[in-house]
Amino acid sequence: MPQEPEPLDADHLHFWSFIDHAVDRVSRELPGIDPLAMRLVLTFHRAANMLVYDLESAVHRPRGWSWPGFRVLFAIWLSGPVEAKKVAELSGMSRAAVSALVNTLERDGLVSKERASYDGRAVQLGLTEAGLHAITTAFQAHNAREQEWAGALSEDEQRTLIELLGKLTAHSAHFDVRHRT
Amino acid sequence: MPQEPEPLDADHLHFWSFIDHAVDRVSRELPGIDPLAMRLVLTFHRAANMLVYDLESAVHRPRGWSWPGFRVLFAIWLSGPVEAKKVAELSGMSRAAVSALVNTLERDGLVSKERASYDGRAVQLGLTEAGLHAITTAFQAHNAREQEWAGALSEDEQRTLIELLGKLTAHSAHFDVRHRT
DNA sequence: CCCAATTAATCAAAGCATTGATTACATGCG
DNA sequence: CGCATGTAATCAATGCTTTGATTAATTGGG
Repeated sequence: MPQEPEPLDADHLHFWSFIDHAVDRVSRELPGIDPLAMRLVLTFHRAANMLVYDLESAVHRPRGWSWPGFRVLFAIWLSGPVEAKKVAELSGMSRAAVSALVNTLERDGLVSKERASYDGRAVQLGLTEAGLHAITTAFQAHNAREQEWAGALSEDEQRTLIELLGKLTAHSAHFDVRHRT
Repeated sequence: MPQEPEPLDADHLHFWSFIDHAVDRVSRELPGIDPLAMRLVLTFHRAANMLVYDLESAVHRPRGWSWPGFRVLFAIWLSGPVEAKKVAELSGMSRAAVSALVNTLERDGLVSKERASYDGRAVQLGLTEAGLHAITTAFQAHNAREQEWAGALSEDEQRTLIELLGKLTAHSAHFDVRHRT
């Protein structure tokens, strides 16, 4: 049988102790596991999930938008008028995702879309008046929430964290990391 | 008009310089912005996106599964037989998400589901033989990829990063962070 | 004992994401 | 010039996730 029933044991587990339990047990049971790398990714992923959920539900959904939509507006704001392809590159999304998001943003009157004069395939994206107002207003609320999160760390710790995350992303170029096309 | 057209300017922007450009310009244009908090969240979110995309496309999709499915299997493996509610808590997902994922995992023969004898509402989840094999095999591939990522940092740096991320999530309890129910 | 309130799970509708195919346009070699 | 190749955007199918409503079972106060 695949498992011994031990429901009472599971009751002692909770959100905060799960990572400890997982690292202990897996590194005892499976060969070739690096417990530190395991703990790093579990901790990282959990923190990222919490941050994304919080910003999404505390800042963006109450305004009737989404963080992905905000990211597209943000990229256009800082680089527009701009081609959809570049928005995808800057925001780290796929072209199809940008295309879908721009449809809803255009429907809501925040983004203007027109074919490029110099290339019949390309689409030029820009903000409308409403879009400009939306992104500047939303950004300030977004950053206020970012400041709450950053308040967990001293300035030095924040710089250290940024530096370590930068090393992580820079290193990924060395082992043919998969990336969106 | 909302924007000055400056398409040539945008051409100089790319994935790696976008954060610098964004922080510079936004902190000059908007009042009350904390540039360090902004840079921290942008860097964090970008790194998390790259990690998630890479593990998903390099490890899980080639096996015909997803990282969310893997997370559910992982939680059941370490705590099962277990109620769906606890799986949601341990994996940081909503109950509805667990319910949907368990349906596909059960359809694929990896998870067994039965009503709890002691509570007619609850569902007990366990791994099948195939599920146990799937999670142990997939976990080793997953951890091998985690080791690639962690290889960007020394052991001390990895511990520092884990500690800083831990501070971030621990602090979030102090400002009524939104969390899944 | 009974009914109101709570709780576990699921369903329904909507949004965002993926990959792979398709359409339309641009480019350049022969 | 003309056609093969490449590129930008979109579409189609599928999957994960959310919120809010619904169903079913348990619990507890009067």
